[in-house]
Amino acid sequence: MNTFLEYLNRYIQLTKEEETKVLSVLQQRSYLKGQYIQQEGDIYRYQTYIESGKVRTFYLDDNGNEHIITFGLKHWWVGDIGSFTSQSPAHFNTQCLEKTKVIQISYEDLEKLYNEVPKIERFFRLIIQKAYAKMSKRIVQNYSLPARERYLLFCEEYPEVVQGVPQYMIASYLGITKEFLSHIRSQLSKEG
Amino acid sequence: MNTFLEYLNRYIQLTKEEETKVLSVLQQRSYLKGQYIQQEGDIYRYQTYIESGKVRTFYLDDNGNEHIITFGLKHWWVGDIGSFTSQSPAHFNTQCLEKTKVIQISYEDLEKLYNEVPKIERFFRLIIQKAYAKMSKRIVQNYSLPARERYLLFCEEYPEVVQGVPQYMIASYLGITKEFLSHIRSQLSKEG
DNA sequence: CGAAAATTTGACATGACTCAACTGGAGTGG
DNA sequence: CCACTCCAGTTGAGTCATGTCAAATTTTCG
Repeated sequence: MNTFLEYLNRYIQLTKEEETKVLSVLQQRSYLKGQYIQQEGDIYRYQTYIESGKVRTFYLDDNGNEHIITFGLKHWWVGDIGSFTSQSPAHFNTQCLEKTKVIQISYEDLEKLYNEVPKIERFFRLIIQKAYAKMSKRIVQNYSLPARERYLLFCEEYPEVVQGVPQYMIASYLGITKEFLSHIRSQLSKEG
Repeated sequence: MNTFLEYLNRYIQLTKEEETKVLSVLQQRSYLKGQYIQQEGDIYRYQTYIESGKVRTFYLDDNGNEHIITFGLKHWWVGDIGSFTSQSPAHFNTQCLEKTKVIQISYEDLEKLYNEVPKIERFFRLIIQKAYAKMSKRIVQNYSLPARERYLLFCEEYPEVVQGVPQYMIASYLGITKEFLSHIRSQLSKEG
């Protein structure tokens, strides 16, 4: 929990009193590989922060194909923001890719916290701004680069993911099929 | 300006005093068709709200091709959030597609306002959450649907844009070439 | 009207997908 | 320790979606 406060402190300065209030609403929880933090159709009741581990957020299209929206690593917040904000059923699934420890704040607690500690409002504004900027960048990359380049960029940017998760998931994140990613990789290795 | 306060009121409730503070930092400005609100390389010094008109935010890749990140309509906030937040040079351009009236708040004023009127922090948190959810949805659609379906969805969702802006921009937004969009459209019209 | 910009059209090229067969571990159980 | 299955990854052939290029046509607007 203390590391969580340190993390908060990178964005906002809390008084002791405020820290206590924040701590009082945090819930710690652990998941095993394969377990779901939230599933499609659920209402996302928690904002979820990853203390350790690795998750993916994906969605299933009408043909049953998985599309990975994002991976979640240490220090990231994950979930379906749309569902959480409006407290309506989620379209996305969030699943652990390995043993994962999270910290959660429930919707009700967070609303209360926003009122009692307005700096928390600032904190989440900053976090979402960052996430938004990252997602814009991803859209840009997907539109302006062919699959091969997107894969290379991904390898640079997320080496922990590349070596920690099955390739078909990386393909899904990149928006291509697993077979095509395999072709790309074999071509890359031929080139040395 | 009053319509702006009404708009704010949809998200937060301000006292008269707070309203006055907010009003004191708003700057109104008008642009003609084709003018740039911000350009690549600039530091985005303002959060920009569209009172009326239509804009596009786009970026140029290494080959000089335009990629439209998003269109901006009435009531939208536009710009390069990454640049604004970190006050670093922007990668994106924001250009008016017709006569456009905006309301702007400078970076410095906004920082001050966040402190004086913490509800504004809440307001922007809510706005960005919405924008983030919208962008996630777009990523999902781009990955799971072929160009033709994306175009049909776009027509449903943004009819004002479809009839108000050149087609090559819509193609760019959809991530396809203008020629291919033209093919899609001619095929659609053949089908009735 | 005339010029520039936007759109259409068509031939051809290619990136990416589908499908099916194959390879190669990593269990699991006898 | 082998036989078996299961899952991820590979490979290749054929196909489809989309891109490229160049020319023709239409629209826009001064």
